[in-house]
Amino acid sequence: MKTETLNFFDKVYQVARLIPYGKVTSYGAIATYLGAAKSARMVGYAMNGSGSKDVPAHRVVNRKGLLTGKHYFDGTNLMQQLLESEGVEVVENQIKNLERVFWDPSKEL
DNA sequence: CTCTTGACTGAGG
DNA sequence: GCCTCAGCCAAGA
Repeated sequence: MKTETLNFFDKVYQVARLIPYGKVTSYGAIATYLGAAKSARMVGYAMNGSGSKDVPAHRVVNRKGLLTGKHYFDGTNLMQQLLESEGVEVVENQIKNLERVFWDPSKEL
């Protein structure tokens, strides 16, 4: 038994775990790597279940480097704290030097 | 089955 | 550079 949609979610978790320390990526980058560039929203949607997974969702942001999902962690600055703890500069929920810490799975893998 | 919402992105003004 | 609109796919009511 196999569900393609479920497989997509699973792939998202796999890629998210592959994100190196001190690096971040975008939903679209993951979606594109999975061959579903138009399903970037699904990546974020999949992250909804990341709470029960070992997925470093704090390393996944939108293409602007904005921590859109910080509200889903605890509603405070936990997500930002985690990123800063890895050496990523974050100000006002937005990542600084995004180009420097950006990690593209379709290029790195 | 239909409608709404959503951790997105690209294009246009 | 910022704001708005449309497209995209999946899940919940």
